[in-house]
Amino acid sequence: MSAEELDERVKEILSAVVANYIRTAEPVGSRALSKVLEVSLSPATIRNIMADLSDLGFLEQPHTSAGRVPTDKAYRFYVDSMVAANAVPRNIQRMIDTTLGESSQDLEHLLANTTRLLAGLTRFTGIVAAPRVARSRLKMIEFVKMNTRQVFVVLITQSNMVHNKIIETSEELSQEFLNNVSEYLNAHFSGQSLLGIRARIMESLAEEKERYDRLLAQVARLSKKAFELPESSNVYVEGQANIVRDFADLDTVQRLLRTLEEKISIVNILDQTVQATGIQIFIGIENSEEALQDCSVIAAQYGTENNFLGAIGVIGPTRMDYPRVIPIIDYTAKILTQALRGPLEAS
Amino acid sequence: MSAEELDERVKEILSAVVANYIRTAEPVGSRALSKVLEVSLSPATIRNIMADLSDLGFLEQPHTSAGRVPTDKAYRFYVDSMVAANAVPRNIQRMIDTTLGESSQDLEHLLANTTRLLAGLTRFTGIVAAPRVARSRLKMIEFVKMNTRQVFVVLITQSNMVHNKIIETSEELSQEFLNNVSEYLNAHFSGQSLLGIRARIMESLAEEKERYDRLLAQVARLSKKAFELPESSNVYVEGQANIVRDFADLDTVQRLLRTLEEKISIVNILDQTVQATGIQIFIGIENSEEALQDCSVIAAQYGTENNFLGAIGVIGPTRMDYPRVIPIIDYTAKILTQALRGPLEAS
DNA sequence: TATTAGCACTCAAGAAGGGTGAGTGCTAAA
DNA sequence: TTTAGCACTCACCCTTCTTGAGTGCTAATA
Repeated sequence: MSAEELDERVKEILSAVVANYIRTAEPVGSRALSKVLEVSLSPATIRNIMADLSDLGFLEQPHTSAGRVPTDKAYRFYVDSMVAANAVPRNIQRMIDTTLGESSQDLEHLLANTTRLLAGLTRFTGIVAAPRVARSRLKMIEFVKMNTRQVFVVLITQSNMVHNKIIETSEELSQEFLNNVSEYLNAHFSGQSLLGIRARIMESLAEEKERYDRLLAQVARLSKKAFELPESSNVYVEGQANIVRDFADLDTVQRLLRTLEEKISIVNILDQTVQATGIQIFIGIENSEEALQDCSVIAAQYGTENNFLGAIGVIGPTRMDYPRVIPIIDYTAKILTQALRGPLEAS
Repeated sequence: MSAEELDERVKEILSAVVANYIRTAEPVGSRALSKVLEVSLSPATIRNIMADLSDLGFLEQPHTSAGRVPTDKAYRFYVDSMVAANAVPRNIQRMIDTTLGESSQDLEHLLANTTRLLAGLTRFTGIVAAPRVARSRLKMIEFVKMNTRQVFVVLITQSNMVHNKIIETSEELSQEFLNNVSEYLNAHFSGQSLLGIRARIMESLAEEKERYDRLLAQVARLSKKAFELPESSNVYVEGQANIVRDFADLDTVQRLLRTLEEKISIVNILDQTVQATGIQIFIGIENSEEALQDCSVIAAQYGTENNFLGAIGVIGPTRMDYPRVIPIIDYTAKILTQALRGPLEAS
């Protein structure tokens, strides 16, 4: 039996149990509930209904004589039945607006501040995945000669991510030559996705091999190295101390902290949000990452629909104030998208 | 009475207590000690000596009928009386060598890997402060026109730190003009400290104001913006999960995690190492940072004596295996210095 | 005089027992 | 279908008792 087929009154009780547990973190008993509930029902009736909900897998008892605790399934019902997203309080909106507005110049600071903001507002652990370099679009590339055998390359994406590295060359190249290469690449490839550009270059590299024009080959080789970019992206994490508060079990805390230190697994978590647009919620066992199966992850992507950049989110206990947290993530993602569109359109 | 004036036998007992406590994490009793000790003394004698050591503030009793626990003062004695630094085991040396060797291309990765390495080898929390941009020396600066009013500036320091930002200009500048500026700055200032350069530019800016040469004023303004660099430096932290293992008190764990999240306080911690060359050890209350007064910090700087770059270290409980950890930090700092000198001399 | 043996004392930690209260399931009455 | 009543369960808290590791002090010993 799925949640939809439940009787209206049963639903109301289930919601009340979840809401109560989120607030108090204590198992919810029938008597306490009968006081809180809109419709007046005796504890006995509520007990009967709660027994049914236990049978259906929505509630659990820590032990026989304790109240009931929601299961992941109950949270899922609760979240799905939230009528409309709560509005974000005005003052919190302002905090988000100003924090993201101030630092929009520099992507790194912008994302770091966003992470801190999420952690501060929700009191959980904030995570932000930076845009993947390889997947974003070229704004500008520039080569600078450092010394006889080294060339410094700077690559700026349309979301103002700066990527740079030093390339070793097999022979000395003049700055003039490098300028020509830059100019050529900018003229032909700006606005295109870096992945696409790399593919194009590999093609022409194959062609060049046959014709063997020494100069063109050099250009292709240089470009190839310049566009060899890391697949994985940077990750920001903030508010890990909150985990200690939210989880009593020390083993769980350690496992979570270790997972958060492995940036790669966070990227995986946030990558799930690529699937669908809008806010994504993973409750308990719905998380594929094993260490997170006692947690809920609320995430949203930023960037426009046809230009997905990265994702933001929070990690907290399944017993999380969803009606408060979800709108915050949602709104922050929107403002972050705007902040990134700003400088992008200016160019 | 300072530690030096102690009787030889008393010192031996004190060392044994500390070593035992480091190993077992249990208060050390007189009987257990009499079994471990080289010279054979009865528990009663040892009790007398331990009582003296308690009076002198080297040992403490959690409660009357428990064994003794070393105070910060005892750890300080223990560390100071460590004859010579233990050698780093061969296999660990190799791990350090290869880890730092592989990633020496890119400073960011190099430092991130160093942090992870420290955390992994010591099983404590590893911290690394990146070189301060403002305090390092210029290798190369380059201006690139982005669009009518924006100029992108890349600045590379001699330790291969790359710093970049976007500058808004009051009027449109040609790429040719920008090239000239780059060339001028590189020719005149390369090798000098960024702080010094900034000071020089401010001076000339003041002079220029009187003469009011429009072009020169533009150059000065541009350079001024280019050399406005962040005073604080990046910090890498890894292995925070280990704190949960090492400290039983949840409040302490939370306070520590929060302190580690405030990058600025870590910079302060590591800044203390600037004072003296070589390894620095702060035990318990010796730490100025309040949250760290239950911890020991072992740190060392990297970079050459006349070109101090940054610092590395670990944070752990005062009950830390000093003879094992200290040499690891020492050796890692040395290898890191080498790894940074490599590409520096190549240029 | 320094060391040791002996002894009474202390106290954390763990086990055992009992009371309390919040909660349950079941049954029978409304 | 709902409710009242009742017996039952069990975590939690409090107290009490025991155990054992460890101490300080004193007197005997080398």
